[in-house]
Amino acid sequence: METLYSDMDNSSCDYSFTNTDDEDSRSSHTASPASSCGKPPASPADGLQETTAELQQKKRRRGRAKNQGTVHVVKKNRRVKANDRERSRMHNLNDALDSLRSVLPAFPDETKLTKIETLRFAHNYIWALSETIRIADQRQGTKSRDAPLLLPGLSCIGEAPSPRGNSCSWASSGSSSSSPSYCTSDPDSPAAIDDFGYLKTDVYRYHNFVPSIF
DNA sequence: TAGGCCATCTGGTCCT
DNA sequence: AGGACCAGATGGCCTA
Repeated sequence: METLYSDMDNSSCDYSFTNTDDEDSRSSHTASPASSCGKPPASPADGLQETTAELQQKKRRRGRAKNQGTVHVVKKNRRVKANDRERSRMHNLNDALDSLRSVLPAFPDETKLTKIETLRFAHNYIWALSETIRIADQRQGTKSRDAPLLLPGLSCIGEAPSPRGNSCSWASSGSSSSSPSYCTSDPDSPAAIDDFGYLKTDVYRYHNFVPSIF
């Protein structure tokens, strides 16, 4: 017979801060969540010396808090374990996204790309690199090898992807933002190429590197 | 204060 | 049966 429960026991206790009522959900972000895990609560002094890892963990403890009323007929342990797996799965996914961000060129304002921006940017960055290779191959048949391989306006293209933090000379309009307006041209579309076989300068602007691909 | 982004929980479905 | 994956729901944080 399946057990009935209305609360989580935090047996996993790593990042979870499931609560039994709204009051707990309100206080969970101010009180040390670790206290519910049997760990000593952080002192105010400790709070001043929070490590980045702790801050990251605290940040990860956000989220769905109201558990009351969602009394489900499931096996408690199975659910807790499933939550732990799901949490770590999402952490792995986020780590992979961070790795992807780290190999994408950095922008002057160091604005962290959102998840969707990261995916779109990566998609177009790969496309731009592919175009660079393609154009270089075309030139190889007609011109000397001394011809610059770098596409105009994007000095990082043609080199190994530089880690974020290494500044790249983007032909940026300086209007990068966390919510860029996307260009309408699809990366697969040759419309982005001008008559001379060069990618139009605007293509290299940040906004245009994060076009809608959906 | 509204909207965007995010983390987490949750139940369903698919796969091994 | 149990784990992986997915999408919806929920609520916190941040910014314009």
